[in-house]
Amino acid sequence: MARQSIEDIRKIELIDAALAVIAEEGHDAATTQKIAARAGISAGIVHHYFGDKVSLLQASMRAIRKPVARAYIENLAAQGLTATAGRPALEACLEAHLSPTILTVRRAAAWLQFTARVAYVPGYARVHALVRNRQVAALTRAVRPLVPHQGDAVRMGIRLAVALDGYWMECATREGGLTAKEARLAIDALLSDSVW
Amino acid sequence: MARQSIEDIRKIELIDAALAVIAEEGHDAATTQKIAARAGISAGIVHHYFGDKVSLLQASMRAIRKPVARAYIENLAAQGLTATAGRPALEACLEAHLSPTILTVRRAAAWLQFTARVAYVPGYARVHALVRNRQVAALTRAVRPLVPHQGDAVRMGIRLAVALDGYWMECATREGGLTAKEARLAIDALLSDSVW
DNA sequence: ATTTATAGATTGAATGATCAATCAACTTAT
DNA sequence: ATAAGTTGATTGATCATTCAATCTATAAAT
Repeated sequence: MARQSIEDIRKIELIDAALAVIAEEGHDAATTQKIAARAGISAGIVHHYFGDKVSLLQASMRAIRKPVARAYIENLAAQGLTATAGRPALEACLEAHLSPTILTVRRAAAWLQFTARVAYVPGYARVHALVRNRQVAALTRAVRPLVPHQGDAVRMGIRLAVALDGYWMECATREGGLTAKEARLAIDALLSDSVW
Repeated sequence: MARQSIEDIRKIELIDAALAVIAEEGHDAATTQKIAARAGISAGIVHHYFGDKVSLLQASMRAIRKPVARAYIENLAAQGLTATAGRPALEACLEAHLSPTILTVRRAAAWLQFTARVAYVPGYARVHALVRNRQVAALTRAVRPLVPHQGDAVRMGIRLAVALDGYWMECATREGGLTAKEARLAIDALLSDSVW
């Protein structure tokens, strides 16, 4: 690992603090003052390194989803897979979204804060669209060999993405009310071939 | 219909204006000034009739869900049903949540604004919990005769509620990207008996 | 080795804008 | 004449952002 510059360290500290404050008190309460205080530094630093508040929060959005992408890759590697199509790849992708180490209340709560503002903050919309497109693409690719018609793959990819979003939101609003196992069962039902 | 008092009229005007502003510009931008201006009245009226801002917005939350409950009842009546259990009742409930006249971008967008703040605004949490409990109860009741074991009914009720929430959120964040028909297909897949 | 120069890092007060809520004054209807 | 409805200025608080000033670390120069 390359030595981190002060700038990299401060940015990470601010991102961590931003996510903590947003998850605990909500996006509305996440002022630059509060975020900086949480990170143990002055409020001016936010603008020194990020320029403005939205840029910090865009970086925070990416930080939320990074572990999902990493888990997907790790899950593939753990199975010795190189292919990103087929059942095992789909399994790896779903697990990356629902594993209890990834889908935490904190992460889900913070992500919901941003998702709700996508229609009103262009900066959030850009990051959200990027994440969503990659997610649907991965699911569609994985599912393609499993469905009879080409068009079905995209529809199923979106369907799975919506279901995953639903469980992320559920996790954010009802702590402990739902197990990862039940989420997996519900999503497996979606994959039931009775509807093709 | 009983004659409406001025108070009732003003309250409805403010609720409509609040939902319009929230859906169009987001909850953060929905100031009392802006809401009152949208309703064509003074800002002071909000506090005269609702006491504070949160109370107005709680009433707005209930107004969002009212048409869903009404549609459910109407759908039951249209089929000449009195029973709220079984396939036809389930059909009536799902349709009430997904019909294009009910699930509009505007309604879904406003609902998402409130849902995202449930963990941080106690007043919102109360209304949200009430709505959610009724929703899960209706789904569970409808599904009970269709599942082999008692416990499965509640699990399936929650599963359906999560799926419906997912499609409401999808509707709020991706206009036109998803048809009601596709949503119904996905939810029908959830009901596939292959998983019981 | 010590001093000096320079750039980067950090602070916190100041600015200007915005907000919910209050309230005294005014208008309308009964 | 009384009550209900309505207004909009005011208050006190909070916010993102700016900025001048201070601090720190590294490297060049002596």
